[in-house]
Amino acid sequence: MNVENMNEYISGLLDKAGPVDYEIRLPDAEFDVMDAVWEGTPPLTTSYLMQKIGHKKGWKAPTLISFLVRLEERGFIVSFKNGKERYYVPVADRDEYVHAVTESFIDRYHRSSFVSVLNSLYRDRGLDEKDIDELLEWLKSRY
Amino acid sequence: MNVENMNEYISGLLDKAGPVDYEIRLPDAEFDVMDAVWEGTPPLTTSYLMQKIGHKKGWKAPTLISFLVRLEERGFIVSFKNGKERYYVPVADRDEYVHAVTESFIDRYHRSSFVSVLNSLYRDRGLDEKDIDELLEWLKSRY
DNA sequence: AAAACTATTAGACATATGTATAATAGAACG
DNA sequence: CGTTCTATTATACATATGTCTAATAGTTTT
Repeated sequence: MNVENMNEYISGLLDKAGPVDYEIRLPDAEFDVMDAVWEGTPPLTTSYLMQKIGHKKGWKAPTLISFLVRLEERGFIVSFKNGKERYYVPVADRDEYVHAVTESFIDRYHRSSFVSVLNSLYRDRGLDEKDIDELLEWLKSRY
Repeated sequence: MNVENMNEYISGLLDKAGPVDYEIRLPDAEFDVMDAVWEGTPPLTTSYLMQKIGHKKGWKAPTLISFLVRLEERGFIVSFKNGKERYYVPVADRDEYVHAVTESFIDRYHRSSFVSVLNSLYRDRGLDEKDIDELLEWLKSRY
């Protein structure tokens, strides 16, 4: 399979992939894998992902692969095999996933109040100069 | 056991209780129970908690009690029995717990960037008038 | 004090999550 | 082409989480 074919093949896979359910909450380990998938340039091999996080986490290859299998079952990635290696491609969008997770987090722990998040963060760590400047910038840029 | 004794007894229990480990992440169901515990006026009975969330969740009493047992094992509450009923008292502090959870959430999903949270929330739901006003108020009140 | 009525405890069980070992299959090399 | 290497698959297993049934122990009522 050459590059041309591969890109075409991947497009086909992505077309066939169903819609992602962004309400699904990934377990910590799976999110870490997914995040590595999002960071790389697809398609990604298992060995690449072992470099990216597997080793850091002290995982054996089958451990990583388990998570990838589960991510595919959940519809967050698709994969295909070429020779003896398997390649992975993200289907889910990071921003959209993080958005969904953030909403439900604030819902649960801050009763949907944004200012409650601020207060919670402010408690003891506080926001520093930089945070405040960014915040003001952000506000100014849209209001 | 009369009220006097009970209050004294509770103080004793709280004194004996070890320090809470705020790094512990409660499973969803346990957090919901804990939140109900935080909302009430201690000590709380199982039946009160059944009213507060058990029924809403469709739990049988033993289900609720399981969660309470686990919360006690984790050191988030203490309990004692009076007659046939058991009473629960929170040991963990809600603000402190929510603070810890919020920090680790932002760490994991927003790489510790506060503005990333803003952007994520802003994405499609956006902050409404009220949010912005609160935000400005909040800022004004401390900077 | 026996019956009836709660409320709790013990224990069980399914599913989820984190992780690995053993078996297998594809590629490479002498 | 058989041996060796490497990557994958199948499977297993411990612990965590959500939930319940059956057994038991206090209370109240008759």
